This record gives sequence, C-alpha cells and structure tokens, in this order.
Amino acid sequence: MAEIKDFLKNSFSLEGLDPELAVGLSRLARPMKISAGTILFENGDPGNGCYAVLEGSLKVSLLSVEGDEQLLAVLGPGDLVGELALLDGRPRSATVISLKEAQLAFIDKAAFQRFADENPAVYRHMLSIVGKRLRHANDVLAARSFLPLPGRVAQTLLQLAETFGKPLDDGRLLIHYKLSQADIANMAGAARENVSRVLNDWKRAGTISRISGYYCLEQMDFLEKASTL
Amino acid sequence: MAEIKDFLKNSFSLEGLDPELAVGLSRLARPMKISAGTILFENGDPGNGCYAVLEGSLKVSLLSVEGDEQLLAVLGPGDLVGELALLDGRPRSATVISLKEAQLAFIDKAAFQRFADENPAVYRHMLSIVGKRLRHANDVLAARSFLPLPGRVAQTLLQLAETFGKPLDDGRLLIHYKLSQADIANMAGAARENVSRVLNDWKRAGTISRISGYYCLEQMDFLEKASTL
DNA sequence: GAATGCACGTGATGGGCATCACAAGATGGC
DNA sequence: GCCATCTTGTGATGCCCATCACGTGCATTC
Repeated sequence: MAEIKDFLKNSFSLEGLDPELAVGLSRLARPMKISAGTILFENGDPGNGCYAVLEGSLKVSLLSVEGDEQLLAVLGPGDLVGELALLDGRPRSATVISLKEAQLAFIDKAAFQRFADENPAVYRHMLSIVGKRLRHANDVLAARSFLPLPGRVAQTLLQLAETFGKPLDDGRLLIHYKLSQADIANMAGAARENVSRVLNDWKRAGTISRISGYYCLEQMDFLEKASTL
Repeated sequence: MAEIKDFLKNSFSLEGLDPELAVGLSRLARPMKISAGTILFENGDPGNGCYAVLEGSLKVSLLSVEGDEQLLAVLGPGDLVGELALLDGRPRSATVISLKEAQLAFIDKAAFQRFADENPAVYRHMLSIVGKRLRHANDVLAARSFLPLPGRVAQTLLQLAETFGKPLDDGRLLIHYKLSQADIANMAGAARENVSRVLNDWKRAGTISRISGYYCLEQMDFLEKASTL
C-alpha cells in the first residue's frame, strides 16, 4: 500500500497541505477500485465519507427528473470528491459516476474528524478546498446569468483546461482528455447542436483546433475575453 | 458592548456552535455600523476578514460589466458574510451592499485563525456553514439549468421564506421583508416584467397573496412542486 | 465488408422569454 | 397636498437558442 500512501500524500499536499499531515491522512484511507460507469453515489444518498481520486476519472453532475444532466466537473487523479459529507451530516448534493475504471481512496467521516480535530491544519486545508468549489459554483452561475452561449462554452473550455490542460509551444493549450460535444454542452448548459456550431466557428477562425481528437486552445486570450462577465 | 457579545453569541450558536466558543469569537469582533446603500466590499477586493450581521440587511450579488445583477442572497441578523476570505487568501468573490442601515461585527482573518486553531470546533462549524452555501449554490444552478421561469420564481420565494418567513395559521407563510419584483427577478435570473406576470397569475389562482405589502405564500406545496427539478 | 451504433454537422422551425413601450399605482419628501 | 420617483401591470415585437430532422463520418462487431 506504499503506492497509495505516496499518491495520497501527493494529492493532499498538492494544494498546500503539510506533507506530514498528508501521510497521516493517507493512513486513514481505504483503497478501492470501481469500473467504468459505476455510480459512486447519487444525489440524496446519505454521505459517510469522501474519496480521493488516485487514477481514472469521474464526473460530478446534477440530474433533473426528465433525465437532463448539468455536469459540474470532470475529476482526475489528485482530486477530492464527496467532501461535503465530511462537513455537515447532510445527504449527497450531487451524483458522481466513474467515466473510466478508477482507483479511489475512501476516507471515513468519523476517522477524518478525529484526525482533523487533532490537526486543525487539515480543517484549514479542507476549508480552502470547499472555498474553491464555492467560488467555482458562483462563477458558473454568473456565466449562466450573464453570458450568451458562446461565452459559456469558452468558460467551459477554460475550466477543463485547468484540470486537463497541457501547455504546448506559445500559449497554446491542449486539453488532454477525450471530450464529446455532449459533455461540453452539459457543462455549459446548452444544446449539443449549438455547441457544435460554436466550436466549428472557432475552428474555422483558428481560435481552437483538434489535435488527434483532443481539443487545443489556440487563442486563450480570445476565449478569456469571450468569457468575461 | 455586552449587547454585541450577546448577539454574536446567538448568531454563532444559532447554527449549533458551542455557546462558550461563540463568546470567545465575539471577543474578537469589532462592532461597526454602515448606512443604507454602502458597498461593504466588491468582487475582486482583497478579503481581510468576515462580518456577522447584527441588525439591518445586506445583499450579496454578482455584477456583470453591463451592470446586470445576479442576486445571490439577502441577509439579515444572524447571518455571516464574507467568510470565504477566512478560508483561502483569495479576493472577494461577490459584492455585498447594505440595503438598510446595518450593525455589523467584523472579525479579522488572522485573529480568527488563531482562535480557530485552538478550537477546532470553530472550523467544523465554519465548514458546515460553507457547506450549506455550496449546497445552495448547486441548487440555484440546477434550477437555472432545468426549471422554466415560474419554477425559478417559486424556488426564489421559498428561499426567501427560509430567511424571512413567519408562519401564519395553516401552512401559510409570510415573507416579512419588503421585496420588489426587481429583487425577485434578479435572484431568479429573469426579466422583471415576466416575474410580474407569474406573480399575478399566482395571486389570481390563490397560490400567493399580498398582506400589507408583504408576500404571503398560501400554497407552499404548489410552490414546492413547481420548483422540483 | 456489411452492419450497427455513436459522435458530429447543419438546416428549418418554433417557443420561451428578454426587451421595448407606456399607463397607472404607490411612496415619500418638504 | 403635490410633485418627483420608484414600483407595478400588460401588450407588442423580436431574437436567441432548444428542438426536430436528417445526412455523414468513423469506429466497432460479427
């Protein structure tokens, strides 16, 4: 299990947590593996702990009764998910499904609290993570309120770039993740067809390109301007 | 200043914080008063602490470059605002403006952290507050994604009822706060004119009524159904 | 290599809602 | 009490974007 410990240590300390504490946390974790398409938990489920993503990818989404999906985030290695359950005792507020086979580390709520009570820095770290989430939620809401469709698509691409972006030469950025237009549409809150139109306009204008199936952001500045509130 | 201490104690312990800790916190607070229409802080400002609302009311909103407003919340006595700044060091993520003259208690970031480090329960409490905020942000986003205009208005009324609702006979609920249609529209993310139409339809149908200028929710169950995702 | 399925491109159509326009109450100040 | 200002009701118009409807790749399967 040394591998998992190392990975967790990286995950947690990535965002600024003391490595020593990260090791302590990793001792609480229980490794687990889920196959692609597994529902990790659903909106409304009781929440008994959180998960760190070691490998693979997951999506976090809200679902309507009609089956429509609002994609909140796509997570990869190093991300934490389900952390709201550690904070209050309330049910899951979103649904999380694995996109690829994934390696996770589960951290039990009670064990976490015991550990964090003795190491307040862990709480501070947690707060900064949740704070980031809240900021992001506000950004998305603002975009939904103020930006027309192309702006929201731009915002979505930039957000995905934060998680999956690999810098190329110049300021170009490759989104190293297989994305369907439907995914982007579900994040941006738009119809797939219209996302297609926007993406093609941009491809023709040289704003973006596709490199062996991955989207590549050619003109970040343009996208940033387009997503300005 | 005994009054402020008592009030803070109430504010903080309201949501489940140990009263003893609430008193400790209240010792850190610096009282202040602002007149109606004052900008407490703006999106992008550096954040150096948070505020507890003792009296009066504030609004939290996101603003677009064109001057459009997305109202996130209207806060009254007992609410906390600006708490994101305590968590990470990042700038303010929204703009807060007083609606009426307000009594606040300012808590400095550094002092808060010192105190909380010695009393982890404070961090837990903080996490549950931020968690609530995050859940709420998700709810609003889901509504924006899935619900047509009347549903979003219903959600907005129900949310306002949580803060300002006074139960009457039966299941009726009075929203004891002066609300303009523009306010509701800015929360629901809709044009004022259409909010007016929806509200009037409901008034005629007996779903809501106005009692001396305040909105009164007559059929909560209807509104809840309308705001179901 | 035919077949089945899924991701993508693009036109046509229609509807929900923003916007414009303006009349009519309500409110508040002095 | 009266004017200035802010709210509210309601119609008319138009546009953004969801939806419908297909055609076209490109993959995977047998």
